[in-house]
Amino acid sequence: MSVAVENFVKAIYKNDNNDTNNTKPGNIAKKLGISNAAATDMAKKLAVKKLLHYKKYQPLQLTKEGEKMALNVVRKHRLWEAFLYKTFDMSLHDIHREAELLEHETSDFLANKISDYLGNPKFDPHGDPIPNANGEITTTDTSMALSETQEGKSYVISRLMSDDKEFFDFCASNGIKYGNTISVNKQLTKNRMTQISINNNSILLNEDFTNIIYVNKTE
Amino acid sequence: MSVAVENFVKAIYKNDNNDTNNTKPGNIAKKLGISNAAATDMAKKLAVKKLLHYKKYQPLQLTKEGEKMALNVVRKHRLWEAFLYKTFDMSLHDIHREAELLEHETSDFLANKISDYLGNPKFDPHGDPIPNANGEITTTDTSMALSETQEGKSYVISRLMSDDKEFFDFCASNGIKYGNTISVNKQLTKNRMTQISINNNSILLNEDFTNIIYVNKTE
DNA sequence: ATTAAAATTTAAGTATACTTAAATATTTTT
DNA sequence: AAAAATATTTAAGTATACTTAAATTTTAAT
Repeated sequence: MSVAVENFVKAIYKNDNNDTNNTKPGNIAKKLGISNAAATDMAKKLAVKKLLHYKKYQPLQLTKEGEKMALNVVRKHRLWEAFLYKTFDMSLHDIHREAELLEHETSDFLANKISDYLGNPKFDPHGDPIPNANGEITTTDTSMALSETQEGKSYVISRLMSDDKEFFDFCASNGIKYGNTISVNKQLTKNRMTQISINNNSILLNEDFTNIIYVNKTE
Repeated sequence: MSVAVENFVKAIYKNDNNDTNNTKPGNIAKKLGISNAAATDMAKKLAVKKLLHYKKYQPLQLTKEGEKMALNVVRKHRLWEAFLYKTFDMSLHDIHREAELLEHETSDFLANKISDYLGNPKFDPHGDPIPNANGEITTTDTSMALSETQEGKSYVISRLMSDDKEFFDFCASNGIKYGNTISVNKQLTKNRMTQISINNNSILLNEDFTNIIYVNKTE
């Protein structure tokens, strides 16, 4: 299947995970940087190919087959990220940018080689789960957004849900990294901001960031 | 530039190296598995883009810019081959097949990372030279085809010029590998065959193989 | 030097993946 | 509940990269 098709089903899969009813043609078009008309067009074509269910004016829903394709692309993306991060010590943003291209030109054979080489990891360097060769995500996610955490408690960063270079640059220069521990000092509910401590530095984060930084309670 | 364009200039570059006057649209079409008409079509378009010189019924000739593009793709191809061979211990045919896809989706940035990681190698696992980041091939080739060698002498295998799975499988199961030493026992000139010894085994090769196995004299 | 064979080119047409503009339906606001 | 705003769909059109079929040119054979 083509790059355009792979990106289309991937976009639906990801938008669906974030927020249901977020998979209308317009949402997907925005994500992919194409016109709404192009998204509707593609949706109709993929419905014929049984990759998704299409009903006028309704959100797009992947079929089993469509989801399988999306998970296969996501698997390759996250394996590449993990591999490039480990092997070449590239930044979170750089690995994302390269994986975005490589994911479409990677055979299942090579994906499995990469996975074996890495010891079949369950998470990529952003903390996103890596589907296995059958497209299954077996790990249960107990993490919460930083915006949902309690004052005075400590948490371990488990996921950085973003594609954005500025965000990753900010994270890199502030020690916000998968596996690191942070303390929540204040939840400024009214202003939707959170004050945290990390590496003895105090940082104030607004909701743009506290909604995409996921953490787990410390044991 | 698109995958089709990259493959087109690469095909001209490679055919030109093998045999001049081997770059007519028909030759390129055959190599790429497209119709002659499609090749002519593409040639005209790329002439407008100043990637090659096109004159009706004449061989296609890359411009400086076209050659630069070809060398950049070749560089990425051979770097991937070297990298996959080393990292995942894949066969000569497998690395070629994967590199054929990855070469088009690899940034210059990543190519340089791979090159550095490998210690900026000058040859890939087939013995093909790897152009540097400026598209230069600095190594001088003193090798000759196995068909040109002298009876009774020993040689070191320096290059396996093929894309063919059957050939690589044959090589793998007979110890014919970049860097290995072979002795030439007999040149059966009349039948265009060569009898060699490798690892204490005697093998008879016909010209299909002796023309694509390149060797260097032993010091 | 003709003729036959082969290759190249031209012409017309197709599929994919888009675009913009207009029409239609849905959602939100008042 | 009607009007306004927004989103979706339809329609028409474009660029890329092909295809087959026919016309033309070149190359090879006699």
